[in-house]
Amino acid sequence: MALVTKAIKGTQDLLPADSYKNRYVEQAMLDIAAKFGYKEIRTPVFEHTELFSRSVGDTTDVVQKEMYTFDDKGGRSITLRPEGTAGAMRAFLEHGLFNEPLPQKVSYLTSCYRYEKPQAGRLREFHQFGVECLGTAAPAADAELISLAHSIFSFLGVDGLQLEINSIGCPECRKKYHAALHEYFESHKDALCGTCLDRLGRNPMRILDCKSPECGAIAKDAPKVLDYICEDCSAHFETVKKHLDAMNIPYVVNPTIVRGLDYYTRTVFEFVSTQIGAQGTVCGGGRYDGLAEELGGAKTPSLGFALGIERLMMVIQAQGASLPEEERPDLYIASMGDEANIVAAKLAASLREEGIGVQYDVAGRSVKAQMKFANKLGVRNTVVIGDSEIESGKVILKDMDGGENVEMELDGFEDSYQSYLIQKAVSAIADSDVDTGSFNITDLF
RNA sequence: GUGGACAUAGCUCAGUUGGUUAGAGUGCCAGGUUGUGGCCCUGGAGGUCGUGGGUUCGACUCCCAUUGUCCACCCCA
Repeated sequence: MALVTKAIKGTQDLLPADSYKNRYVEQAMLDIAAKFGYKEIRTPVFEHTELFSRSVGDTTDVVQKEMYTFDDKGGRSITLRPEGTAGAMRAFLEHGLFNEPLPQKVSYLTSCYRYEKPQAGRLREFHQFGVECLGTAAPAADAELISLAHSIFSFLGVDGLQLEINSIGCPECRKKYHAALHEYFESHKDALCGTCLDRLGRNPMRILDCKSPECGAIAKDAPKVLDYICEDCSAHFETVKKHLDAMNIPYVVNPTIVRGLDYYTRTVFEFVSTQIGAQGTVCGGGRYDGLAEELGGAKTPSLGFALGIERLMMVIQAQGASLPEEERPDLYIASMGDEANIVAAKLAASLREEGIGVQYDVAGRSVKAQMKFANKLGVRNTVVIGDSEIESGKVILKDMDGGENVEMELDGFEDSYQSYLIQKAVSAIADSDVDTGSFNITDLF
């Protein structure tokens, strides 16, 4: 078929066969974050361009070449959000949430847009789950934030992610470090690759994780950030690590991790996978103590992380981590004949009001075709209604998984069917091996 | 933005040194006697061979361009 258009480059459709998985994962993340005190915030997909150029940083790749920016009909420069932190911070400042008890903890699930060349784990429209903890400078908050991400991964059964942490210091210590780095690499200028020569001017820290062996060799002896951060930053980092140790969260200190967004200060971290290709960072974040002021607000030390939904789903897929099965419809009502068709519709309507998932024939097919269809839907039970059932007032409830069939009165079928479901559920619980020894209280909720 | 690989039914793929009506499996729809799923059998629908040029008597096959996909660089979630 020659379609008029297809989905835009770098965008994806999430089809019915898969959407329930995302829904489950997303709901789990919001729920876990809620237990840490995070409440959902929703901000617009687009913002004034200035918000991002100020917060993410004018010189970053994201702002310089990856933003979807356009003028609206009123002549305003608008940008589709490339990340979630800026909007959350803007809303926090604009609505005076700093007058609420601090820290304010917010979570969000959003689509983000970056004009990049698509590859594995990199899309032009992608989705992030993010949290921001606004208004605390204490290192305990850094560790708690990291532990939230850790909890999410372990709840979802994702393992094999490596947590890498680093401190890039405050603006003062970073300035000193940049100067030292610059001086060091300047003296090895001749041996650096082309991209690193470019990086030398813009962001010398980037040279540290260059893939070329020559640059890597030079970088090995380069000054280390952790030797340059001030006493306060260093003490902060030490406390963060102590908290992580106490919570049994494994990590490695990776002095080369650098966030590419300007607003980061002090603690930065990534959860990295080696199973999903070159774009292995599933979750990245850190502290951004200067962002509020950069946007014209009062000093509000804060921190947060963003987690790439598509990348997380890739890891789950790669590991074969088990997610719950999709919920099956309860009942399919097959019918034949004008009168029975109407009875089926009526019955479905009242069962649905009771919260039961019911489907019936809306395609005018034969009973056999309806049964086949019901089978493909994966329904638990079917019932066939025709002239003889209407005449006799009795129907046979068929268990599609091979269980016993049950005869029921057509009159009052709704009630009989409900008690049938309850009975089944009760005996299923009775038959199951519930290990009361390792009973988990959270199973109750 | 740079580089590499690829592009044939909804999906996964065949298609022989360019040769006449382009195939399979799977999925979809319908049948296999009167009203009942899964297995099996039969039939049907579905492709301007990504698009546009070129070479040739003739192109799915060769050449060029273009678009898209995948992968990597870069960057990031």
